[in-house]
Amino acid sequence: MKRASIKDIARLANVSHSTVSRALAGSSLVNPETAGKIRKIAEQTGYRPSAAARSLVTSRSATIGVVVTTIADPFAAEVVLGIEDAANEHNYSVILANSNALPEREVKVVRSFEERRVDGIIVTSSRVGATYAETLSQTQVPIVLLNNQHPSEFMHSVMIDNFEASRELMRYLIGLGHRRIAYIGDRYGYQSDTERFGGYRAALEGAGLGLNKSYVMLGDGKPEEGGEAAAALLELRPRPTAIFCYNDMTALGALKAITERGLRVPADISVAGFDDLFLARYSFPPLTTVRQPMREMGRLALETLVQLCDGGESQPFVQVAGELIVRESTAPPKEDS
Amino acid sequence: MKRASIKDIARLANVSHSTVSRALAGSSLVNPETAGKIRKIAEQTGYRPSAAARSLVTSRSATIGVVVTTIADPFAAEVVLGIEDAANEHNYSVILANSNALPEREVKVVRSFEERRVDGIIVTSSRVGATYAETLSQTQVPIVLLNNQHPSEFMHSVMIDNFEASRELMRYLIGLGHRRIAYIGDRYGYQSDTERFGGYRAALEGAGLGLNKSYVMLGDGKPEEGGEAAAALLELRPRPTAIFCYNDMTALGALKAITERGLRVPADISVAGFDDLFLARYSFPPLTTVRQPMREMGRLALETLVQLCDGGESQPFVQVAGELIVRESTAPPKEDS
DNA sequence: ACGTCTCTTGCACACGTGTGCAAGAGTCAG
DNA sequence: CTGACTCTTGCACACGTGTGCAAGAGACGT
Repeated sequence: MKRASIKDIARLANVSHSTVSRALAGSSLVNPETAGKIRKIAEQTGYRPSAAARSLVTSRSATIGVVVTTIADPFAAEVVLGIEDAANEHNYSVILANSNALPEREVKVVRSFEERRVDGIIVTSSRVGATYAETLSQTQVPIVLLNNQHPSEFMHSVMIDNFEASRELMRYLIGLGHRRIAYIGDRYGYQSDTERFGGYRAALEGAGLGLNKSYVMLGDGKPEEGGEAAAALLELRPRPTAIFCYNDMTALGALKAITERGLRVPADISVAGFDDLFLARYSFPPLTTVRQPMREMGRLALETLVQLCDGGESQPFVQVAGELIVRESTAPPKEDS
Repeated sequence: MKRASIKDIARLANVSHSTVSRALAGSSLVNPETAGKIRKIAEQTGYRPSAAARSLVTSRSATIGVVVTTIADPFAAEVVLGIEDAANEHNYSVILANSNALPEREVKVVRSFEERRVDGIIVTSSRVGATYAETLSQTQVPIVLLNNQHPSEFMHSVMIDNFEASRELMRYLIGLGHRRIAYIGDRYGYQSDTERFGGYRAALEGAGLGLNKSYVMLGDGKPEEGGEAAAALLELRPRPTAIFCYNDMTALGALKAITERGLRVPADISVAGFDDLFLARYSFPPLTTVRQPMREMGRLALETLVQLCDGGESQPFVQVAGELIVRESTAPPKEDS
């Protein structure tokens, strides 16, 4: 059996379909009594308005597209949760797409979003390469970037204050007495990495410590290479007394590599991360890190987007603050070092 | 500037809109030469067909709805990744919704899916309460449940063979020499928990060991309560020599609680989980667990769904096998115990 | 009685796409 | 030359909803 349409209800109520449309929309143009009758019939029939038909005439879909590199990344998942929660409150639906960092996949995603006439797009933690950015900009819907590289003038963005958060974490480490602090960054040159490295460097200089280039390593943001980088750092003499990792995943690998080599964290060497993923509380030892308010950032991105969709202007560059979370992976350096 | 429609292209090509429609659909009814011209114009205009208009007439949306309790759950995230990947191959889009286990949210989600005329629905790891199940069943689209409680006759489902996987893990522990094995389950009575407990019990009996009820604890599937349950188990005399946790999250909490109390895993006590979440490799020590092929299960659920959408019949009950993953959280029990 | 104003309703069109049917042009056999 | 057939195209309608406009009904003041 087919779904009931507005016409079926009209027939049952002995009115025209226009009246039904108005009644269900709560228009004041329709007699309260007939409106009540119509609503009752709609209820009984289990009527559901067709979003497609509606969007065809209103040219709004009440839908937003969200593209992430992969939803299996805990950071992306938390952000998407925040987005979807907020979208739900505004009666928007979210279409989720994984780009897997594949260019061909990215263009397919944008194409799909265009066909679906999404009202807006949120791009999370993508590198947004040159061609991708161009493709995106050609679509006429508002776009909000979240923690992306290269925020450009035509797109809005929500970001954490990487520089300041990074510097705060570094100050904490330096305050503990550390003088030889290593940094494991990201070789793909994300803007977030660049900024965090900037904070690292600024803090060192602020404390009168020079930048030792051999203490700077690059990984890929995942545990595996984080571990390899940490292992390499352990071979250096003098050995760094603390390692600041670009993100928690990298730190996770570092912790594992260090522990496997028989050293203890933080007794022999301190480790800090960035993100405060859920698992940071359950690593061994629990990880000192910088908390990014991921859900709130997702929510913020969506709020910005709906504001844009409603034709309103919005702050083009929203920045949120990180929060230093001290756990047990950091401590003052050993006496003898 | 508005998006180009099929009519705009028709005007530019001096043909009717029907011809354009056919040409772009690759129909053999249209002259190859004109088809080429039309396609070229469509390309230049950056034409994108309106999914809404199309779905209005074809009454198919090429869209599926996926509802999870929360995408922040790593299990759900992996499953959704598998679903979306497969959906992409079939040119379906996925609408993601978090129910947060709130009944009012669930009915809102289903309502939204109905309005969007999704072609099918996948429900992941939900309890699917009685009223929810009823609501779902009334919607006329095919539904596939993934690791859900109470798979019922009118819905298809994809599940892991919990019983067999659980028994295999238990046999492994027993084979190591363990005789006092505790179980931390889930107090909400998920079917998966019931089945895993069934495997636990069957393995004990198969080895001639009785079920010691004081060794069976209940948590909520999250680390916090897993830790509390483990702490309570440590107080028992004789103390269990191994703990089998309902899922990895619970095991994570158990590991933490045990380590904090100065005991070592696996030297003093063994711990095993279930799921093989990403973080199981990076816990301390790395966790012995049962791997669920989460992405494949997601993919399988989607394949089943599209088969159903295409009117074909499909196996109503798909079951996949788990795989025992032995890491470093399990070892033979201490000599003196 | 008449004009005006308010309240309520229906008509008709628009949105963008797909498709059955007919019709025109061209081809070919008889 | 005629009829049948193929190839290609356009007409017209359908899908389900929203909305400007007109029109009818009733109330009210003059």
